[in-house]
Amino acid sequence: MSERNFDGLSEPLANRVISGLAKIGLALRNRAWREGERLGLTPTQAQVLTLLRARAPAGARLSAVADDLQVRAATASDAVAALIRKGLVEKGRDPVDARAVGLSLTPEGRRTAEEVAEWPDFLMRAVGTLDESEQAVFLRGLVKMIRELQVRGEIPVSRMCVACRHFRPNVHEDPRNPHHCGLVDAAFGDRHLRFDCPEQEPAGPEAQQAAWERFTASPAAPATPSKETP
Amino acid sequence: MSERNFDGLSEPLANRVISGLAKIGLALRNRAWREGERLGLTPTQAQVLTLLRARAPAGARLSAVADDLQVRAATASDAVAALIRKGLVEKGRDPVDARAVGLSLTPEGRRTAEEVAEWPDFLMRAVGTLDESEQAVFLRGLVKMIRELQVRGEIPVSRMCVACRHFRPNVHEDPRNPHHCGLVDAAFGDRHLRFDCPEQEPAGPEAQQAAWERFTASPAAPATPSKETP
DNA sequence: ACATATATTTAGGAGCCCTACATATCAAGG
DNA sequence: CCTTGATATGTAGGGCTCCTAAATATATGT
Repeated sequence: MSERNFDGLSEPLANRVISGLAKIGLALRNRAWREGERLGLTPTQAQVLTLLRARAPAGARLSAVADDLQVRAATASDAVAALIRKGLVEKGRDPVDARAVGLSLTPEGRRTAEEVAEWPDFLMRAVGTLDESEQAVFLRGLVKMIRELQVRGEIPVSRMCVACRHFRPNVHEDPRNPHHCGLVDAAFGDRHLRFDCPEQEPAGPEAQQAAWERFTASPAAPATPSKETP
Repeated sequence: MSERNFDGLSEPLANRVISGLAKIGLALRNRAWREGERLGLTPTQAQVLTLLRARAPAGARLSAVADDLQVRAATASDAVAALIRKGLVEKGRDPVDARAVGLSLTPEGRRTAEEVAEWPDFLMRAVGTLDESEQAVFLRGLVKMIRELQVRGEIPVSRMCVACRHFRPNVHEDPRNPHHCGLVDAAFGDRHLRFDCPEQEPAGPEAQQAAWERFTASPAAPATPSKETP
C-alpha cells in the first residue's frame, strides 16, 4: 500500500541542511540592514566594529579586517573610511611596520559596537527553542563544518578551540565535560567550544590533526559513553 | 585543584551557536560574490534566479521576490531590471491583475540558474563531515529555529513540511521514519524535512499548532537512545 | 642599492539597499 | 459611473558594497 521510499525521491539530506543555513544567513544579513539604519551603519561596517571589539584592546590591521570579512583590501579600506568619517574608528601607524595601519575603536565606537552585539538577539530566542543537548549537538556540527571549511581554505581560519595548543579532547570521564583546556586548566564539553577565543594559540599541524581525530572519535555529546576503556 | 566551572565563565551556549551560523552565512554570501563574477551575477541576482527556478513554471510576482529576499520592492525591481538587461528573466503582465508582473526565466536564465544551484557544493563537503544522524539532528534544529522565526514574523514564511496540511508527525513506529506525508502517502523522518516543498499547502493555525506539538514532543531522531534500550 | 613583495589607498564602475515619490490598477461604496 | 483607499510596481537620489587596476610607501633579500 503506502510504503514508498522517501530516501529515493528526495535530494541529499545535505541539500536541505544547506538551504536551512542559507535561510538563516539571509535573515542575519537583512536584520543587519534594518537594525543598522537606526545607528547609521551598514552590515559590513557593523562587522568591522564587531571585529575590532573582539580584538580590543590590541586592535587589528586593515588587512586582518579584510581577511576576516572575506573581502578585498580595497573594500575593507572603504568601510573603514566610512567608520572614520563617523568617528567610530581611529587609525594609527603600526610601530613595527610603517606600511600597516592599526585600527581601534573610539569611545563612541565602543558604545556602538556594544549595541551591535545585541542584534542577533532575535536569533537567541530561536536557538532557545532547542533544548540544551540539541544545542550542544548543533554547535558540535557547526564546529565540524567550519573546521572543514578552514582546512580546505574555503574560509579564513579563526581562533577555534579545536585548533588550539591548549585543547585536549576526550581526556575526562565525565561525559558532559570530556575535554580540557590547558590554559585555564578546566574541563569542558562540546557546548563550550568557541570559534573565536581571544586566548587561542594555534597548535602545530600534526598536533592539530591528532587532537581532531581524538575529538571526532567519540560520537556526540553526553549521548553515548565511549567504547574504549583506558 | 583544577575544577573550575566553564559554564560559569562562558557566555550562553546560544551565543556560540549564533556566531557559528554567522560565519557560515558570511561564507555563503562571499562565495556568491566570487562565483558570481564568472557569470556576471551578484548575490542578489543569483537569489532571484534561484527563486524563479524553484517556482517554475508558474513564475513569481515581483512582490513575491521582494518578500522572499527580505528586501523592499524597489530593491527587487532593481535586481530584476538588471537580470532583464542580461536576458535571463522575462516579465509579462499577470492576466488576473494588470498591476502585477509575472517573472519567469528565459531559456538562458534557466541554464544560468542551474549553474547557480551548484554554488553551495563547497558546503556540501563540510556538511558531509557530519554523519547521517548528526545531519538529521542538525536539520531538525534548523527546522525548529526557522519555524520559530517564522512564527514570530522575523522572516517570511516558507513552504515548510511542518506547516503543511499533509504533515502528520510521529504516527509510525519506525523511529527512522515516524512521520507521514499525506500527499505522497509515504512515511518519512526528520532527515527528509523540507523548507521549500513545491507541493506544500499551509494547514490552518490550530492544525499547525497541534502538529507542531506532536512533532516536538518526541526528543530527536534515532540519535539518542540514551534511556531506552530496544 | 635594486628588484620584488607587502600594506594600503585611490579611481572607476555595476549593483545593493534604502526612503520618497510617482503611476497604474483594483476593490468598494455611493 | 466615479471617488477613495489600498496594492503593485517603477523612478530618482544617496551612501555603501564589492570588484579590478593602478599608484604609493615601506619592507626584505641579494
